[in-house]
Amino acid sequence: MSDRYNHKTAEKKWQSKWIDNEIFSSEKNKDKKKYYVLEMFPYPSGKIHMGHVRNYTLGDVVARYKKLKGYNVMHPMGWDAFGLPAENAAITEKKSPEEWTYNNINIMKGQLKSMGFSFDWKRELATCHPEYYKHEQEFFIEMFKKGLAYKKESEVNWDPVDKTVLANEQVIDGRGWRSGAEIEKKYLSQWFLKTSKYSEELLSGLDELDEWPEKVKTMQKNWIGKSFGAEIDFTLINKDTNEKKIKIFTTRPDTIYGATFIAISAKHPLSKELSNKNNNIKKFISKCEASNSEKEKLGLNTGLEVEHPITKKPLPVYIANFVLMDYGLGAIFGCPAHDQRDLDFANKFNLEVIMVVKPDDNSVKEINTEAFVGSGKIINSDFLNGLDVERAKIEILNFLESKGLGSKKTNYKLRDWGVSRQRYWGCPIPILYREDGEVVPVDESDLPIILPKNKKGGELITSLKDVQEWKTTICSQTGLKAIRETDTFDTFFESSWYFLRFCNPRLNKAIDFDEIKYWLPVDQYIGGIEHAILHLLYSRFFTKALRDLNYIDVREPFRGLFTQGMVTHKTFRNDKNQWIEPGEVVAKKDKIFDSDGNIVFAGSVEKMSKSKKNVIDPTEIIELYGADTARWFMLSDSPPDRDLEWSERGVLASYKFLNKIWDISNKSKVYKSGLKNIDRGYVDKFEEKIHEITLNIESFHFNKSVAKIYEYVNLLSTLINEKKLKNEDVSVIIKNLTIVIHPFIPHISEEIWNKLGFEGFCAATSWPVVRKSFKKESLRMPIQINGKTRSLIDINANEEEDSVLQKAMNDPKVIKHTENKKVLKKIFVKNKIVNIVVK
RNA sequence: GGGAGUAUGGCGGAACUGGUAGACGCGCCGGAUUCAAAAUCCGGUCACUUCGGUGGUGUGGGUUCGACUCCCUCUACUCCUACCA
Repeated sequence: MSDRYNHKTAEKKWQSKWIDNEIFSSEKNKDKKKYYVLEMFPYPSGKIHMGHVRNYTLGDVVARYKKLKGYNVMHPMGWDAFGLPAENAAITEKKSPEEWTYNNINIMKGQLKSMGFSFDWKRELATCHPEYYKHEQEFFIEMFKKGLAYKKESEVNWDPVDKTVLANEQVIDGRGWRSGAEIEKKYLSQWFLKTSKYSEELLSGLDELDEWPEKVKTMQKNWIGKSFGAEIDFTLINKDTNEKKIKIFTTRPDTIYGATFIAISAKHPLSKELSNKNNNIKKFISKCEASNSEKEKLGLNTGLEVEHPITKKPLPVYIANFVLMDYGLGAIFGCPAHDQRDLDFANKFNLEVIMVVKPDDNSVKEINTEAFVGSGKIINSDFLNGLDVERAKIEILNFLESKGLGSKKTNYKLRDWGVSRQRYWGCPIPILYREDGEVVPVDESDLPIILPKNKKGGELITSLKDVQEWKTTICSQTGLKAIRETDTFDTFFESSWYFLRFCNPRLNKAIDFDEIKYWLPVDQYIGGIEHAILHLLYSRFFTKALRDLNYIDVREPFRGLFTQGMVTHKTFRNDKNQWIEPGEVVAKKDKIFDSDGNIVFAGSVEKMSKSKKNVIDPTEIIELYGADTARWFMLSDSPPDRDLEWSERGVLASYKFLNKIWDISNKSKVYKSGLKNIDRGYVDKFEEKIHEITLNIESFHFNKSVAKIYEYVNLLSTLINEKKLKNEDVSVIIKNLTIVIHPFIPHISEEIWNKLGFEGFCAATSWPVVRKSFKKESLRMPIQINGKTRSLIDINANEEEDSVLQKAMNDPKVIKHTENKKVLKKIFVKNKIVNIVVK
């Protein structure tokens, strides 16, 4: 009897052998079919969590499988290394963000290696490295020159106690996370990228992404938010303002006869103009800007009036907090009868409500507190009367355009991307503020602009603003004095092009055009659904922008996208309602207790999180059971796109299965068949299973592949015990098994491969080739009576209707259910089913 | 408020374009092995049943020879998004 499988030695051994033999380095040969597998790179927080393990295990199955299928595979890994936690750690742990980050990278790299992922570590990159971020400074300058980057006033979260700008995630319930002070809105001039210029292309491009989940495409579609409507001018009656008219945007021009007021945003130019003349208005505007209770409708009558463009009736002009400056034109006409917000507003300020759409079923006769937003026929609207809503929209638009009162307009919700962050640990924005007042990009020959390092023992840098010697400089073009931009990029900037950089991460230029032409698009991108909108949209935008700057020739970065579910675990609480770690929980009889013997209650299943104390550390699992066990568990049972509940029992089951495979591979060496009559059909059964395993890998149903592998092993085990296979067949069956388990549990597979004396590496062999259709000579056909299965009969494959029906009607069970009844109909579907309808 | 999704045994989940519902795994029950246990192996496991059957995929209905699958209704849960005119 051979010894037990030792995961500790085997896993370490194969991990280093794969690296030493460069098994996972992609080939230079550009004639070979490529496959680019990418998982979303991690933030180097210090240790990997189960979410990473799941994400990278899924990617590793794809990468190893595609390699076995003969593709030239690229499977890189890197670090999304700029970001806030490093700055927080700098304060709490007194380490510089740089030191902290690189130290974490080191630790996590070791953890990832211990999982045996097939990453090509030679392509590793960290976005906080100047050799990475210097290139995005160049991109930014090119974008600036092309008019894709610009500056405008924008709101930030200001912590008045810490005197710092906070990121959105640092604001909890309107208060600063550290100081607890109430956060104020403050306006700063910040950098933006013109994502809105690409709204239409980002939207229409979704149509070609047929390997993306519909869910994600819908989310992006809603985010881009295309809507059709009209811009209509309302002329001011009082002429003493600079603005002579108010232009509004609406998607319901058909309701224009129901307009009873105009509302403009507090940030509308007219509001600003008025606030300079009128103190009340000024006060009201600051009230709007300060208020966080956003549901309450605030409004102020400006005293101005506009003329209704058709009826010429005067309408009051309000400043209202619910009108957004960022969307449309920052001004609307209020039609209270057919818009709930307008109605709430009108009721509060006693404005007129005119119903102009009547539902066809007359279910709504008057409007009180509920606006009617459905479809119907237009009323009270002169020449529009009697038309349905859609028709009326067209008629009124034609009318307004012919009179020069308005025009058709397509609008998008998508806004420009604000990339400025008032932080230290990020990529410096390469802009100079010159003493002559000019704002100019840094000359490209002066790049990179490197972050100033924290000096040992010196004060920690928390903002570039404080580093005098860094920010004061000379403009190399003019010799004038200048101050550097002290904001850094949003970290989504780095992750928007790392998939391009992987194609040649050490190149001195930003982009290797030819390598990218070969490798892009990413064939399979895998990550969490939480990035469905921002990261994926920014990456798509970046790809299009870089294409327009002639860096690359790629339209869409990610051909296939897969979003995996979360890793969850049961939670526990004690009678004081405190969370208890699962490791501390002990079951006694039907009750559970903590380690001190206090009673514990099982809570709901939740995403693993520190605050709920239901986190399982992957490194402990690897230590105890090995990486393969963790991988196998991750892939069993739960479909990859659904949540996976971590369970100790499941882990043990995986562990058991590995040992079973080990044992069966040992048996094969001593297997001797004594049987003379060997059924060759058994071999077919194994090939059929391989075929199913393959299909399920291709369609990302790894849980089903796992189930089929169990069936394969169970069948093999049974036939070996019953000595029903030929010796040479057993050898092939086990060889194939070793290969098909390889993408899932590569270490044990490689160990078995080696032990059985097969050539080279299992990781580098080829996937078994099997027939795609399996002809059966006979099959068991269900016979239904009135749609209920009553009997099963054996028939030949492709047996014709007459003969099958004859067999069916002679079947005792069928006779029993049909005698004394009238046969109305016989349904026959070849090789599938017979259904006899009786009465 | 808007949008998307999910619902199948004690549990996780299978069921290809409508054709034997519950594959596979966990758990549980019984047995073998053992001085005993662990491990391992074998058998059973949707419910009810008068052992002939009957019912059963969140609810109620429809289409069909036949529905987990298609259509409509309602319910519950999850996620995203939100004053987007």
